[in-house]
Order: sequence, then C-alpha cells, then structure tokens
Amino acid sequence: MRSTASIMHLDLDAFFAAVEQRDKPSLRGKPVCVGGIGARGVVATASYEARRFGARSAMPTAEARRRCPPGTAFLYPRGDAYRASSRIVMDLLRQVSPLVEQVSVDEAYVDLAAGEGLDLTPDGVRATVNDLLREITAATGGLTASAGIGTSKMLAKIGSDLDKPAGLVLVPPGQELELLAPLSVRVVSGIGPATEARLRSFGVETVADLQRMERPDLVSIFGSAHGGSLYELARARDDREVVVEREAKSVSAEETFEHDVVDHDVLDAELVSLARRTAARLGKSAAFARTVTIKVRQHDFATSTRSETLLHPTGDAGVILDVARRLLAGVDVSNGLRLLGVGVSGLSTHAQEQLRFDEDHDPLLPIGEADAEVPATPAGDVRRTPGPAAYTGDGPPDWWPGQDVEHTEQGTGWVWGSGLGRVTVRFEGPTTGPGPVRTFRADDPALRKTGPPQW
DNA sequence: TCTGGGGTCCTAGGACCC
DNA sequence: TCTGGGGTCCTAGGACCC
Repeated sequence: MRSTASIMHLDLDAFFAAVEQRDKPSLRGKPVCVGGIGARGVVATASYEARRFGARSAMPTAEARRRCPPGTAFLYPRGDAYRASSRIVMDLLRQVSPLVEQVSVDEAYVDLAAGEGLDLTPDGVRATVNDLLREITAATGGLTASAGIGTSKMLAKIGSDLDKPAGLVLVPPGQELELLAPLSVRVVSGIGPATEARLRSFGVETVADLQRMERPDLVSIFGSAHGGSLYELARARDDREVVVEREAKSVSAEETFEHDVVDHDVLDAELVSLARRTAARLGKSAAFARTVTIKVRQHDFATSTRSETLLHPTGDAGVILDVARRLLAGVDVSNGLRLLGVGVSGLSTHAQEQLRFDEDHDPLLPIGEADAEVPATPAGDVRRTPGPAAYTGDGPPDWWPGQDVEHTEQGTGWVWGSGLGRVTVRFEGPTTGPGPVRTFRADDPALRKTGPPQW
C-alpha cells in the first residue's frame, strides 16, 4: 500500500455486449447476451438491459433465455472485434503510463506514479483519468469504461466497481478501512464462493467481521498462504505491484461437447484437434513444454486430470498427442465424457531450442517416433469447433448468430439466426441506422463471411 | 437441455536423494 | 536392531479470476 492514490484499475463496461451494440445499431438499448449459444453454453457478458431481467455472466444461456424477453439477442462472441477495441484502449493507457498490466481483454491496472509528468494529487489524478475515459469512448466508437484509483490494486479494483458504468471512484489515502469495513468479504481478492461460505460458517460476512479474525485462526482454516493474505487484505494491506508482463506458465485447449461422447474414435479425433491447437499456441509463443495434461469431465460433471512429464521439453503436436492418448487410455470413458481438454506446462522458451534439437535426435527413440506426424482428423464427425456450428444442427452449419457477413447486393450485415437451410441477416453497421432484415438460403453464393466492421 | 474456456496459485502426499 | 529431517520433483485436486 502506498501513500498516494496512484494505482488505477480500468474496466470496460459490459464489454462484449457493448461492442455488439456499437456494431449492430438495432440492438442498442435492447437486451443482449454474448457467450455460448448451444445447449451447454454460458453467458460471457450480458448488456445492462439484459441484466435487468436477471441475466448474468457465467449463467447458463438456457437460463438467460428463460429470463429475458423474446427478441433478446443471443450472440456468439466475435473475438477479433473485441481484441481490436481492446488494443486501442490498452494503447491509450500506455500513453498515460508505461506501467500497464493487462489482466484480460477488458481490464487493466495502471501505475500512475510511473507516468511522465502526472499530477498525483487527488484532483490531478481525477482530471487525468476523466480525460482518459473520454478518449477511450471517442477512440472506440462509444464504448465506456469505469475506473477506480487507490493506494493499492485491491482498492483500485474495488473502486472501479462502485460506480459502473462510466464511473470514476478515487479512494483517498487513509479512507481505505472505512470504505472496506461494511462491504461483503467477496470484494477481497481471493475470496470466492467457497471461502465466502466457509467464512459465513464462522459468522463472518463483511470485511469488518473478517478484521476480527486472528491471523493464526485464518491460517489454520485456510492454510498459510491464503489465510495470511486474507488477514492482510482485510486490513487493506496489499503490496502487489503493477507488473507489465508475466511469462505464460501453461497453455491449454478444451472442448465441451453438445452431447456426452462415448465413442472412442470421436474422442480420439477431438484429442488430435486439441493437441494441435495446444501445440500451435505453444509455437506462437516460441515455447516448449515438459508436462502434458489431459482433462476430462464425466457426464455427471466430475472432473479430473492426468498428467505426464517428459524428459525433455517438446513443442511437437505429435509428441503431445502421443502422451495425451496414453493418458486418455487410462481413463474410464464408458459413461460418456462431457468435456475433453489437453494442456501443457513446465514451459521453457526459445532459449531451450538446443534441447529440442537433442530430443529430435535422441538415439534411444525408435526412428520416426520423435518426429511423429499428427494424423489427419478422421472424416465424418467432428466439426465441433467453433461451438455454434453444432448448435444450428441442420444445413450448412457455418452461420452463427452475430457473425459479420457481406451480401453482393445488400452490403454488409450480421447473422440474426440460421437453421432449416436458411440464414437471416440484418443489414446494418456501426455507422448506419437500424437496417432491414432478409432471409437467404444458407448456401446462397452471394453471401459470405467477413471480418469485424470498422467504425 | 444447469454449470464455457483460458488461465493462475496453492496444498498435500509420495518418491527420491542427501 | 522401530525409525530423522530437509529439499525437490511429480501428480492430482481445488479455489479463484476474467
């Protein structure tokens, strides 16, 4: 904790849904849920209008559909569009201070004390951040962000949540405990549902209650790391620094099936795809991994992992696949799997390239094994990625709700829905008014996918 | 038609080594 | 020949975060 309120936390408001409403004028002011749209999907972001009906992040989409009125848009995420806006925002943050820690696509901490020539008095900081919020809105075509400023990450984060959307809360030095005391323990970083329930069984519900717990008691209940940090954070003692970049520790890919899968061939095909995706992302960061982990979730949601550590790091999809197959062979899949995942950890960077070279020429390995080719995905099944394809079920499955498209005569628009060999498109963009709706055959050659629109 | 996907950190037990 | 203790690695699981 520092003596000036110089750590900012910035959070884009209902980010995914806000981008959709920006790019799809007919959705402005309407309930919108973005996330998985299949039977087993969950909501990633609900617009404020959808929240009024009770839709929330992490809620099963089926539940959100029950709660929201007819006409609510349920859209599959457009990652590229979100990343493009995110990049603009993060660049603006870096113009304020070089010390920017991006937590996720829509969230970051900024150490304002590292900014060039910033006035760090409360009034000065407020003015700086107000300007920043306005710039973000202007540069992103209307997205809003909320900011919290405080003497630590925790206080900044709590502040950014107090006046959403488009809010700015500065917690002045010295007022931290007063602010924290009446709040639910859930505001403390590291307290989730399990810890909250555990604390409640001790009669602890607010931060003030938590402050009355002795450190040794917290440590004996929650372990030394967690217990100790609860004790400190309850007292607003938080010395976590803003760090620009952390090295990735693991990479993984997983897939929840629309229906539980028993068929070994289908599971194997999925394993191939997951191993490839994992290896591809590993390669992108020029990294190699020693430990391969598979994750399985049974029909009853029981989840387990199996892992194996190799002698040498690998970046080879074939090697990862071999290990994953071995691990899966030791798992009972007879009742059907709901989810399958492949991950790698124990990462080393390109500095270790020599090791990989050695591994590829390990004389103890049978010839060809180290260079095993990834077999081609069996034909037939498996076009489960990305998810929504399986959702529509019939016809060419390539159209998913929210997707950007272009029609040779009608211009650009987005997919409202599809099925029964048809696709319904609304022709509008960020700079148009609400546009007309047209329905086409799903295989209409005049219709094609495009990238996110510019605004 | 309950419960995504991508991560991080911590704990605990057993193996193994000194 | 009843019996230590520390350190590290590996595996598995759990809580938490966005």
